[in-house]
Amino acid sequence: MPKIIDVALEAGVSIATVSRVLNDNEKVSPELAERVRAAALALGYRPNGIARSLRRRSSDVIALIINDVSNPFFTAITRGVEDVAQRSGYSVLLCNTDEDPGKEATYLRVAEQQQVAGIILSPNTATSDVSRLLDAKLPLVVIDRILNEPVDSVMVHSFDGAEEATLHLLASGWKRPACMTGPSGASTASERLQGFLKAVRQHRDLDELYEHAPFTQEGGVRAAAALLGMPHPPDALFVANSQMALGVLDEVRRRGLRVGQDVGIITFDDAPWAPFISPPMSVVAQPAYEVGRRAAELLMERLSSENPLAPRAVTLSTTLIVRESSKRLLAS
Amino acid sequence: MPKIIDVALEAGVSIATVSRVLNDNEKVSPELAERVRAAALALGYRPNGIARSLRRRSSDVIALIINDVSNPFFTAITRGVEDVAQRSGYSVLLCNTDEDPGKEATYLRVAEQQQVAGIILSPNTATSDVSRLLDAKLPLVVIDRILNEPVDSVMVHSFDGAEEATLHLLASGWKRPACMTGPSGASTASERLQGFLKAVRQHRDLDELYEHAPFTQEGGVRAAAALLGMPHPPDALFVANSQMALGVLDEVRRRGLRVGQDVGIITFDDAPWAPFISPPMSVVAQPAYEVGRRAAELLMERLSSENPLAPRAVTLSTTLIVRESSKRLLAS
DNA sequence: CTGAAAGCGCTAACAG
DNA sequence: CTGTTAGCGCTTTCAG
Repeated sequence: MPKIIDVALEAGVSIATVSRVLNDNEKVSPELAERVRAAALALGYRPNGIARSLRRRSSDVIALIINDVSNPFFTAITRGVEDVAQRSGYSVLLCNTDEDPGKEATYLRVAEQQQVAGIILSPNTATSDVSRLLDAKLPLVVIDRILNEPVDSVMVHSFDGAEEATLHLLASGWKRPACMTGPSGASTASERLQGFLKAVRQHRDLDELYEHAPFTQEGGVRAAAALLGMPHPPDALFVANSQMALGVLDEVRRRGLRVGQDVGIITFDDAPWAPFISPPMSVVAQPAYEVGRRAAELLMERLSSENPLAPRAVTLSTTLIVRESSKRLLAS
Repeated sequence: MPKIIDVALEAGVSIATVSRVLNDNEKVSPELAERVRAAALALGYRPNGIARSLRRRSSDVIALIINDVSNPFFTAITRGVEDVAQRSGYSVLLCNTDEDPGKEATYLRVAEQQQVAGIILSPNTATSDVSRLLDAKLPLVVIDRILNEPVDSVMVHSFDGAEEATLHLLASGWKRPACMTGPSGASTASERLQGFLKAVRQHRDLDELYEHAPFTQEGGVRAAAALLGMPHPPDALFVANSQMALGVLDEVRRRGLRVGQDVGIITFDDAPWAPFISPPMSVVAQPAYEVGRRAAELLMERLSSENPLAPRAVTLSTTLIVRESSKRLLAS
């Protein structure tokens, strides 16, 4: 691999000049610049990003740390982040924590050590440790889940979406709704539960039925099994994410229940498959792409601003999309 | 941020000793080691990975470059890669090219410049340019799609899977199958088409119906519209990936066609939603997790071996999973 | 406008 | 076993 000195020799200039034309920030005479460019091309020179980062103490790479790559919600966020990052000349490195605090810590460390320019993080829990990043003044924006630190954030109104969904279930004629939500450490899980409970409490004589489980398909079957196996089971389910919903469908089918007749279902997140299952799934859609886009924009602003900005918080709204699974068909 | 010299001062030793205990490769007296560890802890010292990489000329990070994060096939691969990489102490940086050759080139460059230890790449086309990586002797393993270079690879028998699926369609009583496949530059797309054609040619008087389109939901609707809009349309569809299948479902529904009666469908990739749509989707399952696992294993071997290894190629088999969408119900 | 030189923080010979 | 020292490849003062 040719290094900067090789280019300098080839072009008959100093390495400082090569560096200048390659970063085109300072004034270099056109002819010298041309010679340098020709030399670089001829040698197939590529700047060593590591050396550059070491010297500059930062790179043009940002890290996006998410909880689950296989969740369409997060992949949509990823697209949003990538689109704006790319436009600003940044590459995004995606890190998947798999809801594992250990992996989260590892990736946070890797990101710090690799001197990324900034981080967009979907924290495992509100107490995930980002103190080192804060100490290092590393630009950070938190998404999806609340973090107990004063940092930029872009969230979604989970509480309102959950309340709306539950009210919709009740308005559709279901009499005994239950909530299946994620692990209690995740703010999204608890907000969705609280929104559900608020709706339930607006009606008299309703039991407060709910179950916590991992935000996965497997978590969905477990929670559904627990709820549907009760002596007096619910007749409608508000599910906190689309992966769990797939598990619920599995369990519901295993028990021979018919969605729309024996049980009503509505879930958070408008997955690509939602319109195609039987019956089509009613959902609370989150503006996932937008979450990613806004987060990346906040980060870019922070990266290009000299003075420290005060933390900003943006919260987006959900959209209720009623399809069939939440409607109540009277059995014939 | 404290640096190695700070730790050395605090512990009253030289920076070399600090480096040694932190990398615990050489012999250091237990008491000194203990003093160093204590000092590092007290100062909250974190090694600067960039400086280390610059010096070592390599890092403990590998890059996984895939075509589409929102495709469950690739996310399953990702899990496989992560599991084995983590076990060997490597972090994996995921890069999403979105089927865009420009993004692919960018990420290849970033990976090279960031001095990743190795790369697992799902190339856009067989002619993606990896010459720089080869020149730099950067360990590379290619997955999913063929690349015209002698490198490690782990592939899936797309051809056989496609033939088997098509034969199944024919055996189920469908009379006029068509193939919807990806862009012709992708080897998976052409292999699946060829497998389909081989099956078709085993029967007399069958037209060779097929359509190329992007490997996306949108691509699926376009190809389905083209095929189903023909004067003499096909009565069965072999779809080359699960994202396209969602688009097909959309278009089929729009035309008021009933899957299983008016049209039979089978698709590559066993997406999580496949069992839950209506009717349940028959698929050719790919061992995606395994692809990732094997690829990472090949890479790890190459990373830990001094001498250059000859390129190895592993090819895994698909599994036909017959559900309902491919069965032919005679209209009542 | 251009070059010389000083490091960025760390590892790896090489001595002792 | 431990310390000294020379860079890894690049950017950035500081002179000229």
